[in-house]
Amino acid sequence: MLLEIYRRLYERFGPQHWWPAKEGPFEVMVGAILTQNTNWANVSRAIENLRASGLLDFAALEALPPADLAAYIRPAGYFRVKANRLRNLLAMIRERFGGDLQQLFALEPAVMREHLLAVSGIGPETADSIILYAANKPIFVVDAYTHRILSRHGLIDDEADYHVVQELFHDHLPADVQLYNEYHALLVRLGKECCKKRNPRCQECPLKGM
DNA sequence: CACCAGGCAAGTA
DNA sequence: TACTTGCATGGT
Repeated sequence: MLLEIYRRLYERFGPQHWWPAKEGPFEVMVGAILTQNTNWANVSRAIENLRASGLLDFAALEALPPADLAAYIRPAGYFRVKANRLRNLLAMIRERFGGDLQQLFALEPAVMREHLLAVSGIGPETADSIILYAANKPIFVVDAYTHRILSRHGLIDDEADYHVVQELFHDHLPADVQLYNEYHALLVRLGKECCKKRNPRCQECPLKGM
């Protein structure tokens, strides 16, 4: 079932090229926090601000005063909150891994997840986004779109929590990074394009009849 | 004008 | 434990 859904989404929308990571995993990790409850166009502006000043780099970002960081990421919204969250993450990586991102990314996904969740400002979705899109480990990312699409099509209960939904994917799909990457991106695409909040019955839904 | 966007933590009872 | 509220910009 889940593979069939993927097949239909891919056929309809094609590859989504999520997080090509111009600047590498560090940029992806930053983006994962900036995109919390925010559209990507705004996040993209914030990231370009950082890039333009050569701040997409662990040491450079760490050395930046919090108020300055907030100013750079302003377009992403919640900028004071997110500046703190980014700093919390950098502090964890500094304290636990000597500031070496690769040490964090080399851990088993479950262990990496615990370290990330211990950071104030990183919840399940942000942690999993970092693990999948920055560290390239097969963890499925569940977001608001995933939840809405699956519940609307009767595959999960409306109140199903994050872990239950994630297990559904882990149990019924091969643990493949590229598959998880593309699948999550396709679900977001479907949610924007068709399975919207105010559009309970999309006529041209690629999942029609499932 | 209202509503939405690739959440999360802190406050309240 | 179970709700509610704050955080904020920019597009539709």
